[in-house]
Amino acid sequence: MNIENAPQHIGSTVTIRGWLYNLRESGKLLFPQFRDGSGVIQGVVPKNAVAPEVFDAVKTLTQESSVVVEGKVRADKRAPGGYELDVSNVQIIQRVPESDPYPITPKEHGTEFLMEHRHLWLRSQRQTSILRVRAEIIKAVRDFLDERGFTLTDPPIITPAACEGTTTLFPVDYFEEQAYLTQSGQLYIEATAMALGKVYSFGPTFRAEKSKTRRHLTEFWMVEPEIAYAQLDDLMSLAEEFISFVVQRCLEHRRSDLHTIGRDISKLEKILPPFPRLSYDDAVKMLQEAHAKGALETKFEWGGDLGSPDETYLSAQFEKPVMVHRYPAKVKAFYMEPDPQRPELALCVDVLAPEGYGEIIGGSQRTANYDLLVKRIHEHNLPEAAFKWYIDLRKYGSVPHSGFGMGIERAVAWICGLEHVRETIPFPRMLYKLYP
RNA sequence: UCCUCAGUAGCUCAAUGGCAGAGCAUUCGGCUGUUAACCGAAGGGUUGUAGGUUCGAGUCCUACCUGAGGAGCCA
Repeated sequence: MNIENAPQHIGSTVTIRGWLYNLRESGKLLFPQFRDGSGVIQGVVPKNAVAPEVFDAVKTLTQESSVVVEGKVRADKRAPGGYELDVSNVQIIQRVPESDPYPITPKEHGTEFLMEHRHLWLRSQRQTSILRVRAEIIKAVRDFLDERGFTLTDPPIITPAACEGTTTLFPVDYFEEQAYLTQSGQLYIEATAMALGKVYSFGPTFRAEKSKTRRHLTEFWMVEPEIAYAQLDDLMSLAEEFISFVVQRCLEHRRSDLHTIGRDISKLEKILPPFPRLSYDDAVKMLQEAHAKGALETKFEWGGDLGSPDETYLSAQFEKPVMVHRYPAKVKAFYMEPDPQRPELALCVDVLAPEGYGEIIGGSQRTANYDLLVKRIHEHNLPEAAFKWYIDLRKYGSVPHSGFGMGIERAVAWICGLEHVRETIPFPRMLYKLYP
């Protein structure tokens, strides 16, 4: 039996294969708590109701010792979780010695200690709940796109050149050639979108940025849909439906895990289309008014990219994710299509998650015109030769097309209500953090 | 790369420049409904490293190391 299915086994004798989570005792009555990866259940061991060797085995059991337990399931209001196991037999698979006890006790620990023991920290209830929500988010992302006719096309992870030129890359020695770990699959899925129409990539990306904040990992997972013939408005509609679907799926399937994590579920229930759309111009006005009121330290001037405090302020003004669109072209990447009404603006959108979580999606309509794309590559001082194949896409049946990228870890952090992205992935890779 | 803060028992933290302490964990004892159980006892320390000031430094000063938060950049 899996512990999560205990309600279906009331009255029957079951076997649980797991670990000792905690042990409380009250004289000749023991309350071991067992976990098996699906949940935690409290056992009851009265001295006069079991064989003496079973009682002694449980009494001297140490935290995280692996055990196979037999017992009868019973509903009991006094038990945490509402169900109890009347233990009849215990088989100890491996006993953790007292001389070297399990380091993570049920009391508080600091982040440094927990990060050093990440391989063990993962066993805690909060961490297992987060990982289940992460898995649900990934499944929801893929279900949403698969059900709408998108084809998963995997871009390469080892790439010859920068996709965006601005961020730092991890170098790889590729036989005699210099190569890099991918920082985005976007350019490649533009090619597969021209082949298949609606495509997406899902995989790890790598950025050697020296960012030391609660929002950054050097290795993170990204989902990137790319759609031929889609324009910016189509992309924004897709983004709001996509995010809403993922959030509602988590509420449907992982509500108890969100509860364990301590998430305010009422805030997630409001995440339904439509999302507010805010032009860059209007965002600048809001930020300048905030500065005048003293809510922001620095006065934002039109033309710059939004800083982290600016994004935090804007996103905190809305209960739903806010879609900020049409930034000045010169602060954005070379491949973005200019707004035909105002060529100084790019047809792009950033989706800022509420509650101050900041950017979770960045996307744009891509430049479809051959001459303009070549001009932009030169303006950004990028090597034209490296982008020859990419420019080719504008020679053979070029069409308007758009796509966005969503960082999985930032989405998990927001949906779970976490302080830091380091808890959203089993083994986070951060600046100067490579172990375990 | 820059700014701010922190580093004391296995863990979480106290200690006015003047005897290095508590809770949890561990060990031993007690308790038949515990809820991070509780009660009693024991063991456990090169105060991050190196220098300096001082009669005296965990505490003040300098440098370095490690960690945390933030900026820039980004998802």
